[in-house]
Amino acid sequence: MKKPKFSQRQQQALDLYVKLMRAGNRVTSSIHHHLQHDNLTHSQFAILETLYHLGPQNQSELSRKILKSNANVTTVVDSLEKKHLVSRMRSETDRRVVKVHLTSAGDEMLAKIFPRHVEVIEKRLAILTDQEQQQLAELLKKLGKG
Amino acid sequence: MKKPKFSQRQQQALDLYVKLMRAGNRVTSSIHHHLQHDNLTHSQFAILETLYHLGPQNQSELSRKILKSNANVTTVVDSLEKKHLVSRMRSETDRRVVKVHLTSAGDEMLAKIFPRHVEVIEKRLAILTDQEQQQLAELLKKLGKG
DNA sequence: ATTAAATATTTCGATATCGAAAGAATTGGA
DNA sequence: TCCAATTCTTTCGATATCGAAATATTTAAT
Repeated sequence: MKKPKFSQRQQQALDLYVKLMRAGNRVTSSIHHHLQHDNLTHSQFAILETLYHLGPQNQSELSRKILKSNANVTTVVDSLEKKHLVSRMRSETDRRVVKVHLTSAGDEMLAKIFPRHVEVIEKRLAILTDQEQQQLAELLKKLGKG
Repeated sequence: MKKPKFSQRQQQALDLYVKLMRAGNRVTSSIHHHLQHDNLTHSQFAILETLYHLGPQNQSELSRKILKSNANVTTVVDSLEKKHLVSRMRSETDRRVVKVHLTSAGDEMLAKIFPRHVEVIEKRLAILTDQEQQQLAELLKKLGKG
């Protein structure tokens, strides 16, 4: 039975950290459910969504946008390619670069799924009032920097 | 170029979701750094920490506490066992149950690492004032339910 | 007591995820 | 022009992570 003595401030930080992770987890798992319906993982969806809203992208750009390593993007794009939801094209102007495109099947899939995605998130976050959401957004924005 | 029309409220929920994930990611990666120092992953640390503070636990209890599947806990405990940081013991009273204990090496490791862990978190969250932290905790607590 | 349902763990097969190293192409100096 | 540093992607070897199925054991209900 250890009783490490931490300051009040440290204890508060620890608790806050746990709450942050827990809240993220909960929201994520609501989303997980609806994605599973279409046999998509989070990362697969994140890439499809980026392409859907921003058009064809390099893999490095995708990596930056979805906050995952380049190596990981390679893997996930592989799996999306196997499902014929995206295709790769080597850039003509810079032959190191691989541009990833949505196929028409990928585009249709996103068109179908995205509205539901938004709904799920909105419903899940509706636990908070409008004002609370704005407050939370402020705080998270600040915390997300640094 | 798609321009899906979402309500103001939906747009706000989407943005908030992104901020939540991003903040979690950032804090997590600070922690990742310090754990890497001792060749521990997050899940490995989470299990060690639980045992350190709460004493020997069933794997299912660990699963509930660290918010991961039973299958995953089996894997992570395997890896901790290989490092001789924990040991398994079949319960005498209920032979389905496997109790996981810290070894003395595991205990020493935690005693060394945990204070640093707290410091890292405290420093990272110090971006927010005391009052902001309390506010954030309230909001996340509410969001984490439901 | 016997069987059915519930619980704890492991195994299996996918996919995710990382860091490091390797390979290919481009760019910026000297 | 040529080489060194940089950039983009892939490969490799670990570990994480899940859901579903399989095992073993316990509990509950008849």
